[in-house]
This record gives sequence, C-alpha cells and structure tokens, in this order.
Amino acid sequence: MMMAGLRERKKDQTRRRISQVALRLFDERGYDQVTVNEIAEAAGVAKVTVFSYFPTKECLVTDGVQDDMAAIVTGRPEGCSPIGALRAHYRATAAPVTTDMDVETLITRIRVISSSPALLAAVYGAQMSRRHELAAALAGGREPDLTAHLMAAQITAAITTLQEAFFQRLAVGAPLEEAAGRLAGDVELAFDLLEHGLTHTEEEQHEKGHQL
Amino acid sequence: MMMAGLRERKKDQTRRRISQVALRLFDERGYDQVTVNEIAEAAGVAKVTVFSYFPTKECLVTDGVQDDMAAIVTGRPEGCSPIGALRAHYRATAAPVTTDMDVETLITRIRVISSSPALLAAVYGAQMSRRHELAAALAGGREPDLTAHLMAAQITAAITTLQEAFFQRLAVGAPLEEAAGRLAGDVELAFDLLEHGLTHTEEEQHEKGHQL
DNA sequence: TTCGAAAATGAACCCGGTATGGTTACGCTG
DNA sequence: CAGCGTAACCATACCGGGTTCATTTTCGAA
Repeated sequence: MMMAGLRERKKDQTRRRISQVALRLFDERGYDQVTVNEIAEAAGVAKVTVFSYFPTKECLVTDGVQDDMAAIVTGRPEGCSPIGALRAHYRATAAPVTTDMDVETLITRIRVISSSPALLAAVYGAQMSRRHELAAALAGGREPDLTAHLMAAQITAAITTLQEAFFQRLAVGAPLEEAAGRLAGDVELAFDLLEHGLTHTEEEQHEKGHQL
Repeated sequence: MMMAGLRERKKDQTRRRISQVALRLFDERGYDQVTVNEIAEAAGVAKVTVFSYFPTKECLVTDGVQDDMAAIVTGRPEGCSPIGALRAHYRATAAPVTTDMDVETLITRIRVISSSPALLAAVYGAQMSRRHELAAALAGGREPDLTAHLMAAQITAAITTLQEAFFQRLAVGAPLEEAAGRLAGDVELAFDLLEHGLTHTEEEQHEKGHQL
C-alpha cells in the first residue's frame, strides 16, 4: 500500500481541480449564482462526478474547515483542565496560523463563506451538531450532564465568535499578520470570559491584561 | 380594522389546516419522508398555496418557536443588568410554561424538530442570526465590540441548551409539570455558569444552591 | 493480454421552491 | 341588488440540488 498508482493520482487531481474551479467561480460570482452544472462543465466532468467527490454543494467550500475540539479535550496532557487545553490550543494556532493548505486559498474560502448566508447557516448548523461530541469529551466517559452540555455550548459559541471576528477582518482586507495578532488577544479575552464569567466588568477584564 | 370578515376567517382556517395536517404527517412518518405535495393534497390545497402561507417547508414546523432575547434586554427595567433581565425572564417562563398555543401541539412540534437533523440544523442556523441582534442590544446603541459578541454567543448557546434539555425530557415522555420543574433549576444553573464562569467546580455550584 | 473492478458518464428522475397566467369568490360602492 | 376591484387560489411549467441506474471507459493485476 501507499504506492500512489496512476489511478489514485488522477483521482486526487480531479478532486482538486473540481474544488479549485468551484472556489474560483464562487469567488467571482457568488455562491448562489453558480450552479453545480457550471462547475462540472468548467472542470470538465459530469455533474454526477462532482457529487461523487463532494456529497453536497456546500462541501465544495466547507470541506476541511471544521474543528476538532472534542479531540483536543480527549487528547489533552495529564493534569490539564479541558478549558486549559482548549485555550492553549487556540493560543498556539493563533500565532503562526498553522495551516496545512495554501493560505491564499483558505482566505478565499473564508471570503466566500462569509458572504453567503446559506453557507454561514450551514457551517453553524454543522458546528452545533458537534457540540454533543464536545460535551461527551468534557464528561470524560460518563454520560454528559447538563453542566457538561452547557459548557460545551458556551465554548463552541465562543470559538465560533472568535473565528467570525477573525474571518471578518480578513474578509475586510486586513493583512493576515495583523488579523492573527488581534486573534491572539481575542483568544485570551474569550477564555477569560468563559472561565470567570460574564459579570466581570470590562475594566476588570482589561486590568487583568491579556498576559500571554 | 379587527373586523374578522369571512375572507380573513377562511384564510386563518386554511393556514391552520395546512400546518396541522403537516405536523400530523411529519409526526407519523418523519419530516424527510413527507413531501410538500402530499401535505398540499392532504390539506386540499395546491402546492403553491402551501408556499404562499409558509415560505419554506421548515417554517411549517418552526414558525413561532423562536425567542426574542434582544427585546428582553432592550426592554429591561431601569437598573437591571442584561443578564439579570434574561435570568428573570426565563425564571418566570419556566414555572407556568406560559404558551399561547395548544400544549399538545407544541410538544408534537418539539418531537418532530428533535428527531430531524435537517430541522435541528435549520433552527441552529436561524438562532445564529439572532445572536447579532442580542449583541447589539447588549452593546446598548454603540457598535457591539468583541466582548458583546462573545456574551451574546454564550448566552444564546446556554438558552439553546436549556431548551434542548427541556425538549428532550418532554420528547422522552416526561410529564409537562416535571419537565418544567427541572427546567427551573436548570435555568439557575445555566445563569450561574454564565455569570461566574466555567471554572467554578460542580461542588461550588451545588453548595451555592439555586436560591430562588 | 486478458479480465475484474473502479471511475466516469448521460439520462431520467425526485423534491423544494419560484414564476406565470388565469379562475373563483369575497367585499365594497353605487 | 348589480357590478367591479382585488385577494386568494389554482395548474402548469420551470429551475437547481441531489440520487439512481445502466452503460462505457480505464486502470491494474494475474
């Protein structure tokens, strides 16, 4: 195994071509103004082939933009609180913006998603579904109680909001470095709110400073 | 105005008939297994008429199951914190389960929604949009900053989770009174978590007691 | 070289939702 | 009561996302 035969290579190639073409068209004319037929034609395949690679039109954009939170919690090092693990994770990913894919492509994806209500709703719907996994991870094996579910919901909501703010800056045209820099501070703010509650006034939050 | 002519009465009647028939069919066979054509036929109208009353198939179930949060915050009495107002509101609605509609119908709706991933995702997506309104209300006129958005996100997530838990108990068959009673306690727990943070351990939360 | 299987295809189909153009019946006004 | 404007309703055709299926192409292994 692991011998990349011609067949596998062609498959990967086709998949990439479809997704690239789709992203370009979406970016040019807007998600809703592009039909799957057009994508197929522009990519030189049949409609049914597009759907054989991507189960839905949405997946052409959203594939691989999901987060793993539950895995972060279950895989956290010994003696580390769940929230601590999550804070550390997002603190770490904020700085270098570690991404295994082309940054330009990622930004385009974000732009496309942010500017389509349908896509936004889909992404949020999907993330909501994952809350249950996070709740299970937080409960650590036991059946998650209401507290676990509430924590999972709040954490998910906070992360989503962070991403939203980050994406918003990128979509507006802010350079990647600046957006990442702000994100770092935002992560600390968000987790402070999560850990210490909303009744902490803004002054208190600020006077604490966002000690890295 | 307010003079209910025959025309208006017929309209209301038709609308109600469509929604009732749809709900019954959904409950019997599942949301995805019922087509709009079937609903129309069973209700004795044309498909286009169904869509003239309800913009989407989802709305046949989700219409009127939304919450108002932003209004609660903006309309809160003098000297009352936003979170305090929300806590008071949900504390109040938990006990009598004040609903202007048939309880049995409401429960059926909930059952249908809970058992359809598509509907759940739709509801979550819709609630997402309302977060921005709540954030604006929290900011009180000024442009909402990240803190406001984070608070709105957390609050919305918590409320959603409460409803989910409540609905879950009803769907499982718990009597309305028992579910409402538990909901009252859950509301206090949720707002304690919101106000004081997730790092409060469960023992602390419980030792505080849920003082009404 | 041959053969099984994976990949791709075209065409028909289903369903949610929209557009159009026409019919019915309510309600107002004279 | 006559008649007219209009709101509600309808049938039909259409569009786009997504599925099914039977058929053909293409790769890889024996």
